[in-house]
Amino acid sequence: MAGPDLDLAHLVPEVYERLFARFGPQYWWPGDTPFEVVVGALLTQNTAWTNVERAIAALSQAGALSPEGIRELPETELAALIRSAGYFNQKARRLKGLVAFIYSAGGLDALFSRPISRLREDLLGVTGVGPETADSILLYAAGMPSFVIDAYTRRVCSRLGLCPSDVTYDDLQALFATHLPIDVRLYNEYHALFVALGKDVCRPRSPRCSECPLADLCAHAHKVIEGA
DNA sequence: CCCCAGGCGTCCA
DNA sequence: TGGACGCATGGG
Repeated sequence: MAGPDLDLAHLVPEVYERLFARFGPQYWWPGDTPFEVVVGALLTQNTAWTNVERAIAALSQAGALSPEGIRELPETELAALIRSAGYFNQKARRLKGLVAFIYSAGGLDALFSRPISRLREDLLGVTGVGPETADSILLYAAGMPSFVIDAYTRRVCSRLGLCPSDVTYDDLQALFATHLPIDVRLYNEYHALFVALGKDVCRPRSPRCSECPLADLCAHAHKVIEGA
């Protein structure tokens, strides 16, 4: 159990301040259109972003970076265009399904006019859209305050002692929802800063802890955990 | 050669 | 409810 010194209500904003001081604003996920962000959210599942960029460029080049473009493209051709993003057969099918869902909702604007909790449930009903993809769409495409949890967030938070390494998505998300003000810009930057830290110093195999702005918090957490 | 990357659905106990 | 597995390319 967390010791009295591991004050989450204090630590959650503190971590943000430190990461922001170190890495600055990230201005993350500046897709040209909300639809492009939606496509990117699906394509980036378990995939390096550089590979997703190639796929999006190929779609754009083919004039298919729009709901009607995706809809009119045969699935095998779509798969070929997004080949670089990996799992291309699966993602082509799921992208088709997601676009069909957008059409059935009357377009992205109509879809995004739904209340956030309803919209999240509706997105989760689409095959291939799990919690992270749904929250990425909500936050980065629809501009709604839904905190995104990803592998970087889990790794950093578990090393900090904020959560167990096998924490569920909903539990970790609840930690941020509970200890932060509801603010789209803050959620946007915070998630991006976790990624920046995870790519830079908080690496899977060889973390460079001496360069980590959270090193003292991390060391303290490990001491508390060991003493428990 | 290895591991890793902004997951998700399915299957099975 | 939760753990194993398939999906697949590109970079370090």
